[in-house]
Amino acid sequence: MEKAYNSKEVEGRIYELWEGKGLLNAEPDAKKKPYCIVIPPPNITGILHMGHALNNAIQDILIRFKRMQGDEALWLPGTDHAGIATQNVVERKLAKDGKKRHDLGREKFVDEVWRWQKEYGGTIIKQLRRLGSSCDWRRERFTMDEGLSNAVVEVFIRLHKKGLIYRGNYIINWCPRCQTALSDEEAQHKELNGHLYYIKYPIKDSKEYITVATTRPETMLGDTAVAVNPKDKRFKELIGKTIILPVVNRELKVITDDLIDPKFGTGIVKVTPAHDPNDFQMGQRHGLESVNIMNPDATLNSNAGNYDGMDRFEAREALLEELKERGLLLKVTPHDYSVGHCYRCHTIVEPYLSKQWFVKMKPLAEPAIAAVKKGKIKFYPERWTKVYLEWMNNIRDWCISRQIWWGHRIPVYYCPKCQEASDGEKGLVVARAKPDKCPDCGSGTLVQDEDVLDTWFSSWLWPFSTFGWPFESGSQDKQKKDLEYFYPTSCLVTAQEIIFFWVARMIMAGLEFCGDIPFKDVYIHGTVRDDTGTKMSKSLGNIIDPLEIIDEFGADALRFSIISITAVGQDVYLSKQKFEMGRNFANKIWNVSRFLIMNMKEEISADLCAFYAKEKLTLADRWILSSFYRTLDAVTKSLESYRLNEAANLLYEFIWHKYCDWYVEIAKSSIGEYKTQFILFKVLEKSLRMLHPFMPFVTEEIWQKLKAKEPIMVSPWPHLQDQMIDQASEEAMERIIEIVVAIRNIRAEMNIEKKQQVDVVISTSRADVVKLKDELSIYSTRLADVKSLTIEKKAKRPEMSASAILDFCEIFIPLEGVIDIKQEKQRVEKKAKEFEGLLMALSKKLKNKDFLNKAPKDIVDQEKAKEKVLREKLKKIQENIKNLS
RNA sequence: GGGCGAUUGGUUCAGUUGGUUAGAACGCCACAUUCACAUUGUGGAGGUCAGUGGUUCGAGUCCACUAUCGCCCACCA
Repeated sequence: MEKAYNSKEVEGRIYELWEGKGLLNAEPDAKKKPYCIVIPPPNITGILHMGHALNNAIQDILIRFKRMQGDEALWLPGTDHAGIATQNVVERKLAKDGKKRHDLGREKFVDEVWRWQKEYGGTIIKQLRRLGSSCDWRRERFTMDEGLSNAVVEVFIRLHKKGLIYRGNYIINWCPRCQTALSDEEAQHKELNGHLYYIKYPIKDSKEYITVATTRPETMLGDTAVAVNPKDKRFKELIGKTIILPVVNRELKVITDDLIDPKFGTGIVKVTPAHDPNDFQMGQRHGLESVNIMNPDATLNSNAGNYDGMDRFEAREALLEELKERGLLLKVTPHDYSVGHCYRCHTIVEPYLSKQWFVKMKPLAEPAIAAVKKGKIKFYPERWTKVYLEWMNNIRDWCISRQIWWGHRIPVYYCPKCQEASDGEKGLVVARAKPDKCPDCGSGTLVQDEDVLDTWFSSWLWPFSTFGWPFESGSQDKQKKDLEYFYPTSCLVTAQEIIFFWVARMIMAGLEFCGDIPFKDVYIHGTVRDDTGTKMSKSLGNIIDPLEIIDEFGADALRFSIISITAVGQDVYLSKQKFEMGRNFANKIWNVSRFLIMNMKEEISADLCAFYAKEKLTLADRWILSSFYRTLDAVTKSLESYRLNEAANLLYEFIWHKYCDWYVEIAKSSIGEYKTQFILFKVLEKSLRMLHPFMPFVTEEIWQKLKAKEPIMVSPWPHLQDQMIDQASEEAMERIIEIVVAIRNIRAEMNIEKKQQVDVVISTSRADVVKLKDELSIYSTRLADVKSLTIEKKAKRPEMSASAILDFCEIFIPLEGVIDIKQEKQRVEKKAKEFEGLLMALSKKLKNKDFLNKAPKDIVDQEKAKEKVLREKLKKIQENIKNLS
């Protein structure tokens, strides 16, 4: 074995071993409990970043843990076609050759995207393997696969039949760069430092004018009314008058609407039904005309008169200039407002009137709200429940049509003639395939809707579409059985950013189409940030590349480090340096295993429980076993409640600071004996199993060297053995550790060289401590370079000795001639001061009558006992000081 | 405008239902290398738990307010 753990040499080989043996695969097994996680499908455009690393490390830990616990654990992988994002990437690629997608035409462009998908779409999936992800790769799915596309169509048809899908003209969020509609969730609001422009609108047949305030002055070109609050007395006179829209000279009515806040701006609002959602609603209520002044690329159109062809922001400046010249711009004040930005390209989106497809969400939301309220689905951390419910209670209809080419084509066919004749009412067929004829006019040539569906319209079906849903009734399909076995899935692990996009919608879809929740638990983890707290993103260049970290520190180090520093649901602040911890830990385990392998004389196969019952074990043996089982219990509980960082830290503490630091050091004095090797081996072997979900590679590699049987990956999670939890041994061992540390402390502070062994005298009043003499003698020789050890009740203090006072004993190291009296006196006096301070606080507490009367008796007793011990310690320490002078 | 999270030694963070002398990792200081591991070992220094007020016998922990930072939602023309 190499002296240091070499992750590079190990990881690829071990992953092949798992995959080669088919250990990653899961199949329904009636004898086992199902456990299933469907991966949040990464975008095919994605490359692995730390967010993925965290997300997948969590999933893999849960899957491996459950697999070892004996569940049939399926982790189902796949990717998302990411409509807009992928189309953008391929368009950018084309642009390098000076081409646009329209140059290729729809069919060729989509072919091009498929080619891109085949070449690069699997990148992230390959990278997931490097993390050690134990997915069942046979089941890998892609949202544009035939089966999943079929599910999309099925769902569209079902919802349409139910009246939950409709088409209509509404204000939607329009990205002028991507040239498509977006859902409300896809428009990300950001605060901008803008201005409020006060513009004068003349009153017809009068010298007077009114003033409106707006943040987007260019939209005035589409104004078709002005509005005031009906209760606003200031403008009573105004009602019924006609206003002249400057620049375009359109006549505007004055309407009244409750929506208007009299306190904002001037209390008079310009109404632009085609470019503002509120104004659109007012337009509907008051039968106003909608004047669209914009082209899809956000340049103004012919309705904008002289501004035709100008970009929206240029037009804003130019129009303001014109207004200023005409003396109609009254004033400009700074005004912060929030504006939607495209979540894919960050362009400012435009509220835009267009004909789109929508899903009516309220009826779908109701059961999904109930499922969470009833506790059928639980969020971890719990606080997300409120966020979810808040959104669901205020849910709005979902705009699902996208004016792009890459995605699931909307399964709707039109008869152009009938459509035109009926204003869109007739000549529309929702169908799996193109019908031969128009059902309304009976003539041929139907055309399919040009649009595709929102990417999330396939994502929300992911927990069951990946299993081949829908099935024909009575189907005996294997996939149907898989779905029945694994659905509802067990846990969804994801980031907070997509609770609305994805989690909420999956719950609605699961209940609607499968009649059951899609998952029982939702574990929401934090966002990965750099060490200054900025979200990691490629454009900011503050990325820590997980693959680089794997190359440098190893996948286990990456996993363990990121998990142990990630408190449940909190954001993670990462720096490269933090991965050293995981690497060092892997190396520690590697070396302690190497030590054992080097010393083991024979193979160990006997059962620990039998051995425990039969053999006479040392105190250290009983202690390490007891500690192990306590740790096992705590780690199991932590994992079951998603406190992964806690589990990781428990393992670190046990393996490094109990097993390696103490047990192995003690065991060295009897390393030749079978009994010692047996316990060393058993504890290590079980610890490796417990650690395996966190550090799969190093534990598997050691396991293969330790015992040649089945891989650790499919070995059972250790069973708790209550009979080995041994409180007395743990306490006794703690006493010994305290004594050893105290001796080491004296040695270090008195600068006693390691070579120089010392005699130790321990005085105690406790019989149980005296009984530890044999163990103490053996252990302290190795652990604290003690030559001889005396331990007695009321042992006599040797002359000229350094001392330490513990709760239960006094320790003396006679150092006649070696000891620097002054130094020792200083050292002890410092201690005395510390004790005095503590004692003062305690005494005060115990003099407090309220405390004595009101606090529970056991607490009072505890404090009294503490005070007594402290008082004795102080007395002894003062005696020691006196003795030194 | 509403909501959520954070504020604990130099740094990054734990601290589950209020009761131990508030823990860890990294960093720092000192010492140690024929010992499985210098990706190591041993010892040590370092904190009025953001502030104010309250509840309580007792508050890092519960409540209120304040401050700073961050995030999410919202029809702020």
